[in-house]
Amino acid sequence: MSSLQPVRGTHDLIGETQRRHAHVVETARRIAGLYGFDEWATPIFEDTRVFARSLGDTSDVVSKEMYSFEDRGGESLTLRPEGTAGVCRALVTNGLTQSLPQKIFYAGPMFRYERPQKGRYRQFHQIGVELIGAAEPLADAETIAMGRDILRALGIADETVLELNTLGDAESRTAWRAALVAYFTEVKDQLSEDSRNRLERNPLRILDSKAPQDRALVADAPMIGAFLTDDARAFWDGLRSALDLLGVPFRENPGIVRGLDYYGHTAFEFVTERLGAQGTVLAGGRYDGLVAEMGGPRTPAIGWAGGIERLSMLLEATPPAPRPVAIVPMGDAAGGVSVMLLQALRASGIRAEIAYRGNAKRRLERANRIGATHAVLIGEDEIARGVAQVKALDEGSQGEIALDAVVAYLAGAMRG
RNA sequence: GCGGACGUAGCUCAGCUGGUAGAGCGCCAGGUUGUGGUCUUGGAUGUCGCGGGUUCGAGCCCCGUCGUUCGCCCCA
Repeated sequence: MSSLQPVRGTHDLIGETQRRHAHVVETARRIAGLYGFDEWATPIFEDTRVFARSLGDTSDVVSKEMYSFEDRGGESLTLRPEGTAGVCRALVTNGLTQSLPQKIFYAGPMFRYERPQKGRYRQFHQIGVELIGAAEPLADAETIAMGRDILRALGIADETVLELNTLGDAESRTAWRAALVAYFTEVKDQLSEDSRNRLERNPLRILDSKAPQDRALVADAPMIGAFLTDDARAFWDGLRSALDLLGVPFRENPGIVRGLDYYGHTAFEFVTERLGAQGTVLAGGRYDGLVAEMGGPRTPAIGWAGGIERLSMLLEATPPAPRPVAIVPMGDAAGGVSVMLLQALRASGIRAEIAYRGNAKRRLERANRIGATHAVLIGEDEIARGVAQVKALDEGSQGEIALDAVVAYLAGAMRG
């Protein structure tokens, strides 16, 4: 490899790709605002311990899938693989555990050292929200409803299904997990090789195994419902009725699980069939134990994150590029007037460009290529008479406008 | 980390059983020395991903490598 290429799993956001990307972020930011969420921007890298703590002892992920490095002071730093840990750290270090609840929206790049796949990159981008400091199921329901509203505003709500599950509280989960391990151990020799490994490391993951021979066994496996404590059941009931009130349809899926201990109660994913094996588009859950892991008090919290690349791919249409007005000076004498008009247009909020060189033909070609709505042609003759030729490029019609009326005329034309 | 497919012009792709590389689009210039988008005439463009091997000769065959892609593992 002699020529310079982007690093594996990274990509440039240019043109239509960037407009789709920006549309997702802007839409999410706007809807999050309606729910009272404020945007936070936390660092793109953190002390490695911030993420290591959020991952508990799943040491594979820590060592193999994070972009970690030592800085010159010998400190281990890591490019953030997700947003929640950094937000929780920021909550604690800024003393905001004293002013709860906090409702946070964020958007930005994340980094995971993985094999790239469709919509899954080493540097990718997420939008996400965290509602920290509310233990009521209404908080979960609102957070989920906000996700649904964003998908709806993006025009992709119909392509996705909300799958919902409860993981119960710690007591429920411990009992359930023990029952699962007992069940799968009994049928161990019928499990796929992968799932036999999962039985040791992360038995809940067997529930979302893709192997056909596992699917049959999973169907008869013990489900969390039978192990819920009264409190956990009340929470689960409260969540579902709040979602009904908010008008958010869902499908219960007992296979939705989370591997880490600080997760409890709500777990959900908005999934689509349009992206192959990478069908989860926005996912989250309740993580009442994480803030404490960051050194704060035990604090209830719920949140989700969504991959911008995947959301972008689902967008029906690319948002249109903005259309400027093009100034076309003809001859040297027109230069000064043209530049002054150019700035006057910008000052009144109109996107305006000038071609730097070429004759009228070249500059009009350029105006056409950048999608200009109008070309303003100014030559010696026009200057002498105090006018400009204003050409509507879609229609091809052209008219003479007094120089000092051009800005007002175009402002009116832009409004339609 | 594992398996399959793919890599030829800026883009999308063609290229026969191995015989000195093509199309469309785009780009540039002319038809119009003050008028784009349509039309028309002409033009340029490639280390055939990279490295090695087989061969008189490799875009084509073999090996390696990098990248892309689909799936597995993982999914905070």
